[in-house]
Amino acid sequence: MANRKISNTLALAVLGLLREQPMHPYEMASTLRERHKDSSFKVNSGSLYDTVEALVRHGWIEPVETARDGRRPERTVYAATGLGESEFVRWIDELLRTPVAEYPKFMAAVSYLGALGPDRAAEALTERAQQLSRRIEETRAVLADTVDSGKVPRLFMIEVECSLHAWEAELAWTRRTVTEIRDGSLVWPRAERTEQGWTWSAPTDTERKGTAG
Amino acid sequence: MANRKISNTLALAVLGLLREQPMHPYEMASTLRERHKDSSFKVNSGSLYDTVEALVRHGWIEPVETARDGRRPERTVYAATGLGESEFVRWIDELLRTPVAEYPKFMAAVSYLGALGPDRAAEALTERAQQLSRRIEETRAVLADTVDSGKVPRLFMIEVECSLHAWEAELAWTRRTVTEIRDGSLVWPRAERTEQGWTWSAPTDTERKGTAG
DNA sequence: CCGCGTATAGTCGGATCCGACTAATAGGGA
DNA sequence: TCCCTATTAGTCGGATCCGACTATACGCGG
Repeated sequence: MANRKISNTLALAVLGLLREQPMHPYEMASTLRERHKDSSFKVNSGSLYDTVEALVRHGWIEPVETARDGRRPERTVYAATGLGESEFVRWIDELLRTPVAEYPKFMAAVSYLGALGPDRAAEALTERAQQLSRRIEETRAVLADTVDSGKVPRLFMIEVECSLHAWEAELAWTRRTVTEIRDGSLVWPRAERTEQGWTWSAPTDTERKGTAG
Repeated sequence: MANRKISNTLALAVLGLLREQPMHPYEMASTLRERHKDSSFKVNSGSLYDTVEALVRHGWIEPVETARDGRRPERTVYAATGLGESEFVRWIDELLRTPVAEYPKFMAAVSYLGALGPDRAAEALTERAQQLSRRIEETRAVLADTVDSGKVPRLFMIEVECSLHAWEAELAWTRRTVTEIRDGSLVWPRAERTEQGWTWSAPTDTERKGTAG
C-alpha cells in the first residue's frame, strides 16, 4: 500500500528544505551535510530518493522542473505543496509532544552486560566513556565555531545542544556504572539452571572483588 | 547476499535466550515480554522469524527439534551453536565499546523546533515533559516491584536503570528549554530570503515576549 | 594536455522490516 | 454444552532501507 503513513524522519528534513526553496535530491543531501543536519538525520542516497518518491505519492511535494545540464543525468527539482507545508508543522508538533519507544543499540548491549563478566564489562564501558568524551569535545567545538561565534543563530543548531546533553548523560551513567562494578556495588550473581528455570545467588564476601573500599 | 552482517539487535536477544535453553520463536517473544526486555528490543513477530532464519544462515543457532502438538502448527525449537555463543559475547563487547550514531525521532523534531514558533514549541515540549515524567514514574514502579523487592538481581534489569537515566536527562533538557523559550533566552530569529540564501536578525526588544524576568 | 582523484547525480537489486492475517486450542461464563 | 474471547504459533506480501554501483564533469599536478 502506498498509503502507509510516512515514518522515516528523512522525509521531515526534505520537507524542511523544500519549504525554503525548490531543490533536487542531491542538493538536499549536500545542504543537510553543510548544515550539520546529518547528525540528526540518516542521509543515505538510496533512502533519500525513495523518500522523495513517497512524499510525491502522498502529495506533500511535487516535481516542478526536470533540467539536464550537458550530458549529466537529469535532475528533477521538487517543491513542497501546501499540504506538505502544513503536514510538516503538524508532524513536528506530534513528534515533540509524544515520546515514542526507541531501541538504541547501546541499550540492547547493556541488557546483557552480565554476559561479559565484571572485568570485561568495566573495560568495555571505560573505552566507551573515552570515545563519548571525545565526541562531546568535537561537538562543543562545532558549536563554538557556529553558534558562539555568531555565524548561525542558536535556534538553528538547538538539536546539537540536545544531543550533546544526551551524550553527557550517557557518559555520566557509563562512568558511574564502571565505578559501581569496580567497587562491588553492582553485584554479579551466579546463575544456575534448575528444573524450574533459573535461580541465582549473591556471591559470598570472599568471592567479591577485593577492590571495594 | 545472505552474508550481510546481522545488525538487528533482536538477534542479540534471541542468542541471549538460547544460551539459557533451547526454545521456539514464540516462546522467545513471550519470555522477553515477561522479563520486561521488550523495552530494549523491538519484539515484532514478523521480524522475529526473519531474524531467527538469518541466525541459522550464519550458523549462530540451529534447529534441534520440530514438534507438533495435536493439529497446531509445527513448532521448531532452536539452540545456540558454539559459534553463536562466542559471537554473542563478542557482539555485546563491540556494542558497549563503540558508540554509534542513532537518529531518534525526537532529535529530528527538535531540529525543526523553530518551525512551530515559540508559543507552540513551548506548549508541545511541556506536554512531552508531562508524558515523560509519567513514564519515568511507571518505570520506577517496575523497578521497585522487581529489583528493590529482591525478586530479580539488579544486574538483570540494569538496562532499565540506564534508560531511566536517559529519560530523566531528556526531561531535564525539555523543561530547561521550555523555560528558556518563555523567558526569551532562546531567541526566535526572523529568517528572510535574499538573493544569496538566507539571513536572519534577532528580534528587537519590543518584539520579544514580555514574559522575561 | 593527460591522468586521476573528487564532486555531481542518481539507479538498482537484494536484504530487512513489519503489520495484518490465518488457524487451532484453552478457558470460562451463561 | 455452546459460544466468545484470549492465547498459542507462525505465515505472507508488500513497504522500506541501504550499500554498491554507474557515469559524467571538473580541477590540477606534472
